[in-house]
Amino acid sequence: MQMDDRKLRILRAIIDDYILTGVPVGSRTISRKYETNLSSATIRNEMSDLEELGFLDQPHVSAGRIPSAKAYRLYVDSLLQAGIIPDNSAESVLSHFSGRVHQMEDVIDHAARVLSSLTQYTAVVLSPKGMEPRLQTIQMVPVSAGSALVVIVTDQGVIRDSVIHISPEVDGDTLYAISRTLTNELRGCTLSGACKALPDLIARMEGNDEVLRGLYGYFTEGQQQPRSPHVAVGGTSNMLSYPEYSDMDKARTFLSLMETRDKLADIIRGSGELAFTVRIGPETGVPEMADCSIVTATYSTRGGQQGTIGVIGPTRMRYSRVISILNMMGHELTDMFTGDNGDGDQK
Amino acid sequence: MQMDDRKLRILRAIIDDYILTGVPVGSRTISRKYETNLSSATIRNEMSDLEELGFLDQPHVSAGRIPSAKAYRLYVDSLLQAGIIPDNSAESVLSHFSGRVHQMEDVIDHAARVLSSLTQYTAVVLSPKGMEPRLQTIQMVPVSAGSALVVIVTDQGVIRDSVIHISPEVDGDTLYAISRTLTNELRGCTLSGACKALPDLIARMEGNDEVLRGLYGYFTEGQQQPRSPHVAVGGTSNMLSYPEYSDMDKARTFLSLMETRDKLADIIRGSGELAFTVRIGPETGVPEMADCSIVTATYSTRGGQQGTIGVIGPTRMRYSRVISILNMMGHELTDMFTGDNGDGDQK
DNA sequence: GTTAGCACTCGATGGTGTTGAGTGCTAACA
DNA sequence: TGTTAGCACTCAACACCATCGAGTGCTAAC
Repeated sequence: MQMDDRKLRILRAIIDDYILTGVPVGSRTISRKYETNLSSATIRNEMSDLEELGFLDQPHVSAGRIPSAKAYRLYVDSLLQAGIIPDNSAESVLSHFSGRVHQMEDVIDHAARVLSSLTQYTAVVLSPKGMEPRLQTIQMVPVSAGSALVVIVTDQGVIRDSVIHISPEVDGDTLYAISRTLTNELRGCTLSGACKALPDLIARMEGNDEVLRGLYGYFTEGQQQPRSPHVAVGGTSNMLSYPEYSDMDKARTFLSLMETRDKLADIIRGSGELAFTVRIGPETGVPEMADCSIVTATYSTRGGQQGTIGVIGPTRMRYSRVISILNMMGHELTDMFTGDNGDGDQK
Repeated sequence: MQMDDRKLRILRAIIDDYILTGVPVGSRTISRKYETNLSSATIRNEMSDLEELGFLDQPHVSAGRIPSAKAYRLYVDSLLQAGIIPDNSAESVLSHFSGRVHQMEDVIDHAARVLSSLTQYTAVVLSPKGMEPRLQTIQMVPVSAGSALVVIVTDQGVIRDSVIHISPEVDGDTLYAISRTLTNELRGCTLSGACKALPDLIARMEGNDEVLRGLYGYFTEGQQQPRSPHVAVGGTSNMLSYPEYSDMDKARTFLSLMETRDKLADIIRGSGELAFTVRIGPETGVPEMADCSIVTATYSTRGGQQGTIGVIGPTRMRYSRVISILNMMGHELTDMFTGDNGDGDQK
C-alpha cells in the first residue's frame, strides 16, 4: 500500500485534532471538521489503511484512532522541512527579559520559568558546557584573617569562587602580589594544566608556601569534583494538567525523574550538540518517558560554549508552537550571553 | 468535660495509628492494639468525648475518627516538652555529608535532597539571611578588555560577583589601586551606606570616573533588585505517595506552590526567627496547605546569619522522626558553616 | 464505670443494563 | 473504481442497585 496525498492530509488532520483535544479521533470528526467533501465511510477506509501502515493506533475497537510515534515523527519532520512557522504568541518571549538580570544562574532559572509558562509544558535549561576553559586571571581577596577568596577568571567567564585558608599574617597586598605572579605564570593554561604546573611554581616561589599550598589543594580538589552544570527546571506541575498523567504512579515517576538533575541533564543533552532535536516517545531512550516528547535547542555564549534548552511534554505536544518558542528563546539567550544587544552584563 | 489521663492515652494511640496507616481509626483498633484492657465500647465513649472536645473528627458516621489539628498540636507539644527523642535512623545524616562540598549553594541543594530522602516528605532549605552585611573588601578583577569582575566581601561572606564595564585602557594594577582605596574608604559600611557614599567618593577620586561610575551603577542596581535567597527544594514527588494527595488538583496546586520559590521562602520563613517551629494545617496560614504541616529549624553561619530548613508533609506526619532529623540536620549545617569540625572550606 | 448486644449508617465493592461513539463490512451508486 | 449509505457489532463509560462490612450510638445488664 502506498501513502498518497490524501492519506497525508487525513493523518495530519488526525494529529492536529488529537493534539488539540487529547481524545481518540473518529472518522466522523475528520469528515465534518477537516475533509468536509469526504464522507466518514471514506475516511474510515483511509484510516484503516493508515493503521496498517503503522501511523495510527486504536486503543479499543470502538474508540477513534490516535497517532503513533511514527506519525508524530512524520508530522514533525514535515513541520521542520517547511521551516519554523513563527507563532504569533511567541513574540512575548522578548518582553520577559526586559529586566536586567545579572547572574548566569538567574538567567537560566528565569528562562526555565518563562519557557514553561509560555509552553505550558515542563522546561529544562542547562548551563553552557564547552571546551575546557583557559585561565585568564587569578586573584585572591582577603575575606578574614586566615582565609582568602579565590577568584579565577577564564576565557569563558568566572569560575565560582571558593575560600581557602591562609596564614593570618598574609595581608591583602601580599595576596595581590602572589596573584599577579600566578596570573602571569598560568595565563592561558587549562585548569588541569595549572594543576600540574603548580607544584613547580610553589617550589620556585618560596616564602608563601602556605598560601600556595592552600591554592594547590583548591585546584586539585576542584579537579576531582567537577562542577556539575546548572540545571533549571520549570513547570513540572504543568504535566499534571494533561490527562496522560492522571495516573499517579506515572506522575510520581516523572516528577522524581525531574528531581534527579544529573540524570535529567544527561537525558536533555542526550541529543548531542545538534542545534535542534525532537525526540518522540521511545526515541527519548528513557523508558519512563515512553509517552513524552523532548524538544531541545541550543544557545551559545561568548566563549563558544553551548547550552541546551528543552521542553518536555506529552507526545501529543503542540510541536510547532514549542519549536518556534524554543527557537526564539535560543536566539534570545544567545544574544544575551554574547552581548549582541549591546547590553551585556553577564559574566 | 475534662481531659483525663486515659483520654490522653487514647488520643495519642489514635494519632499514632493514624500517622502510621492514614485511615480513620476505629474503636476496635484501639481496643485491640493499644488499650487491650478496655473494650471497644469504652473506647467508643471516650472517643465521643474527645470529639466533643474538638480533638477528633469523623469523616462519616460509619468511619473511624481522625485527629484534628488541635489534636496534632497537643501531640506535638507533648513531644517537644518531653524533649526531642533521638531517632535511631537519624544518625545517617552525618554520613551523607562525608564528601567535602564547597559552594554554599551546593551544600544547600544537597541538604534538601538528604532531608527529603530521610523523611520521605518534601524538604526546603533556605540560604542564610541576617542583618545587613557590612563591607570588608572590594576588589575588581580584570575579566577582559573593557570589563571587570567586582567581588565584594562582607562580614557575612562573599557577595555574588558581577561584571561591570570599564574603559579598555584600565589595567589590572589600576583596578587594584582603586579597589584598595575603595576598601579603605568603605570598610564597615552597609551596602546601602556605600551606595550613598559613592557619589561623594567619585567626586574626590577623579581620573577614574568611568570605573567608579560603572561600580556605582552596579551598587544602585543591586539595591533595587535585592538578591533573593537561594531556595532548595527536594522530594516534591514524595508528596504524591500519600493518599492525601491522590487528588490531582490538590497535587498540582501543591507542586506549583513548590515551584514559586519566593512564595515558598516566605511561607517557610513565616515562623520568624524561632529555632524550632511546627505549624499544623491551618496554622501554616496558607489556604493551599490546609492539610499540610510544616516543621522548621534554623542553622547559623559564622557571620551569625540564620538559615532555615523545613519539612513539609501531610498533617499526618511522623512528627517525632521529622523533628529529630531536622534537629540533627540543623546542627550539622551549623557545624559545617561555622567550621566547628575544623574542616571549614565554605564561604 | 464497664461491657455486651443491637439497630443503624454509609462508603466501598461489584454486578447489570443502557447509552453512544465508533468501527468494519456490504451493497448500491456515480 | 472510488465513494457513500446503511447496518450490525463492539466496547468503554455511566448510572443504578444490591450487598457487605467497618464502625457508630444507644441501651441495658453487670
